[in-house]
Amino acid sequence: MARKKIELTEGEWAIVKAVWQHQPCAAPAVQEALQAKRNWSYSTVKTMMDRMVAKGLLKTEKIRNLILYRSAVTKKQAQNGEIMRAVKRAFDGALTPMMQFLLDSNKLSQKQLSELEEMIKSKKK
Amino acid sequence: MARKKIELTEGEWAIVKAVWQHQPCAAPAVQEALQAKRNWSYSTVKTMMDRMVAKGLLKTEKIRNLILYRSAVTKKQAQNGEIMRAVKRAFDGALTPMMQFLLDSNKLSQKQLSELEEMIKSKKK
DNA sequence: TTGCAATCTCTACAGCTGTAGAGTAAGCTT
DNA sequence: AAGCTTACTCTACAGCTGTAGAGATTGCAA
Repeated sequence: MARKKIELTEGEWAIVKAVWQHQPCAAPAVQEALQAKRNWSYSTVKTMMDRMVAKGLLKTEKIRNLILYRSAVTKKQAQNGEIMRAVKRAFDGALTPMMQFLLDSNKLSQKQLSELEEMIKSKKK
Repeated sequence: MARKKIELTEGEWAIVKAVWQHQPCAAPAVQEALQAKRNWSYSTVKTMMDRMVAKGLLKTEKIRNLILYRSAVTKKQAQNGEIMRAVKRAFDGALTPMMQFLLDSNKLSQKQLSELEEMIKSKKK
């Protein structure tokens, strides 16, 4: 089930997030849901969504004259694709150096470090 | 020294990596260095590099009639930008969930986990 | 049945990215 | 000086992404 790599653009991320939250849903609902963050017009949203269908990122189902969308990719898949792209580009594909970079960047609090340590411990077992 | 966010495209990554390795260097050298991975023609490389100069990603120095390039961003900055973009898009900007995701993805070997644990330990102190 | 409201379809466009050919400039070799 | 080599400049183009207006459809309310 490891499909081909999934890489979303900025706009696609916005759309798919909204779809995950409301699916199955019609385009107007998505547009409305995004109203706050992106101020996209209906046409904009609909166009992007249809392009995403063409790419296999969303799928549709036609109920009478209404089109319902749902995501064709899981959040995990999308997250994985996003991380993998970053790791590949910036760390030649090696995860550990990336983790190390994060640790060294001092973006993690003492508490977060402890949490991580905990996670690793339970993971190792 | 935290400048505005740096986000490189795929092609820009390729270029800047080569520049980091050879700087200061002229465009032909970069093209040659990339010959193996990307099969770009000289024009392609040169065009990209000049666009990168316009964006402030590379800087130039003119020696007689030769143009020498060097990077205007450090590897760290670029890596940071790349990671931050991923985290922002896929994890709403939260680092720990991303780390957790990585841990849960089973992409790390037992050994790597131990390494990480070690790193965290020394970091915490 | 007439019109309004909700949706959808079509078309368009500009900016960015990848890609590159053709032509120009200038120094070096003979 | 003529020609070769090296590097540079200019111009172009197609595909993707963000963006959206204008018009067509269709079901429901009055």
